[in-house]
Amino acid sequence: MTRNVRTYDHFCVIARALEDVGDRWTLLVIRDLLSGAKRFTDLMDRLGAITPKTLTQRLRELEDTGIVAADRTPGRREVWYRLTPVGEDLRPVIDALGWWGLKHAWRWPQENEPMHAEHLLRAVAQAIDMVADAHVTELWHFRIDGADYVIEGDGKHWSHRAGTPQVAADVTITARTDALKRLIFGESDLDVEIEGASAKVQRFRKLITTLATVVSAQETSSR
Amino acid sequence: MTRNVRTYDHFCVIARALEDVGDRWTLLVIRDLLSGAKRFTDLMDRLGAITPKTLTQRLRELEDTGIVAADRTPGRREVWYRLTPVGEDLRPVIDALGWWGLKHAWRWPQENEPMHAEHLLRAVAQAIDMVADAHVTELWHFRIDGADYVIEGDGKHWSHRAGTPQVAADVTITARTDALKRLIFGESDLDVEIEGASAKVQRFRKLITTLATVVSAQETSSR
DNA sequence: CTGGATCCATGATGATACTG
DNA sequence: CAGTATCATCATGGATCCAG
Repeated sequence: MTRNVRTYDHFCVIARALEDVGDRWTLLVIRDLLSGAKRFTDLMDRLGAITPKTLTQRLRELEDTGIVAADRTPGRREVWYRLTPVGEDLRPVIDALGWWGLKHAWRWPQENEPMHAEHLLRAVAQAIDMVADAHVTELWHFRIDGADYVIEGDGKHWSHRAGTPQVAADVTITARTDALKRLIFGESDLDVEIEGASAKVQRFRKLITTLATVVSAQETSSR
Repeated sequence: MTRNVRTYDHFCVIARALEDVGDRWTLLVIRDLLSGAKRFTDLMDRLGAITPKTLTQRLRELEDTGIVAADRTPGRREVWYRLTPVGEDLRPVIDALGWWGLKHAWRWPQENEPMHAEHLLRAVAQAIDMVADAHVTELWHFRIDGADYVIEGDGKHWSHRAGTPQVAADVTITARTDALKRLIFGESDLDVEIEGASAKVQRFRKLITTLATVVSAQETSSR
């Protein structure tokens, strides 16, 4: 196993941090683990063009630095990768990158660009949080292609995660990724099942297109 | 000029952001520009092991994405690189990395590891800000090897920047980098000139070793 | 001196295929 | 499911050189 040992050799906190998480793909692995533990193939799915060799290398490095832990159940082949508390502490970094990315680096999807529901929902949560005059407590349960996700506003911030809700959801949305995409982009609500009390559903419908709104507003002004 | 055009092709705000700033060295260039505009050679000094080719390439990319602007005064060869407002918006990303780096990725300097006063002062400001029960308004003026820096607490946060203070400093410190290092590490105050009102100097002396304290506390517990 | 450019070496990553 | 293996390519490192 060739291990990436490139350093910066600066006596600097930023450089030290980037030696641990600054390699190509590394922060994207952390992004995907922040929403919940994943298996090797789950990560491959979400990371798209990464090669298994590179993913293996990144996971080993992250284990070495104590950012990721691998849960290997004896007798089973399945390995679940999860963030340690040290890794969880990278959430502010990812959030800051997401804020900047949404504000300055957004582009509408290219033709045939792979799109994962989890990343789409992250962008939605980030957009709502960014504009948020939406200081409400609300929990949305998404069931997309058989996987469960939650977007949640706690009255101060909006966040997302993978998995089923711990408490009853205000709104439950069932759809396939492409139908969800059309809903979020404000194109149509075909093939999207939305369940919940009428007022809650109404607020959901209002907020779910925040991402499209934010992006449209920027497209007119930025590069 | 070979331009790095690697993308991730995810429909994801984090991936979009990292396509702009995720390349090796890029965030370190931004780190150094966040404390003030710099010339090519100023950046070379601070970045240490970067090659001029790579720095040129990074600066061009950052200009392309609108993160950096190059001020070329007609008739003069000097080029000053500075962050645009888009680039300034990356401050939360650098701050988050610094926070994590100080908390989890710190190491004492290696033998002969290059050390730049600007990075050392960043770490000091970050450390004071992190532990800060120090909610005071205070301005320290550092004169290190002929260059000026400011560390400032505004009552809520502590930050640093290059340049001279706009208002009168509470404490003025004059030293060479290695003497400053020894002061910060709590080893000695030899060859460090500290001027200011007695109470202010006392507080300075108390706070300046925060970095050493924070680090020592972690060394005993972490990797 | 500043602000690079050029050349070559090497190592990290990408592409594709295969395996316990 | 969780990787390995092999080969190709491209980004980066290291050194040197140069023009205004």
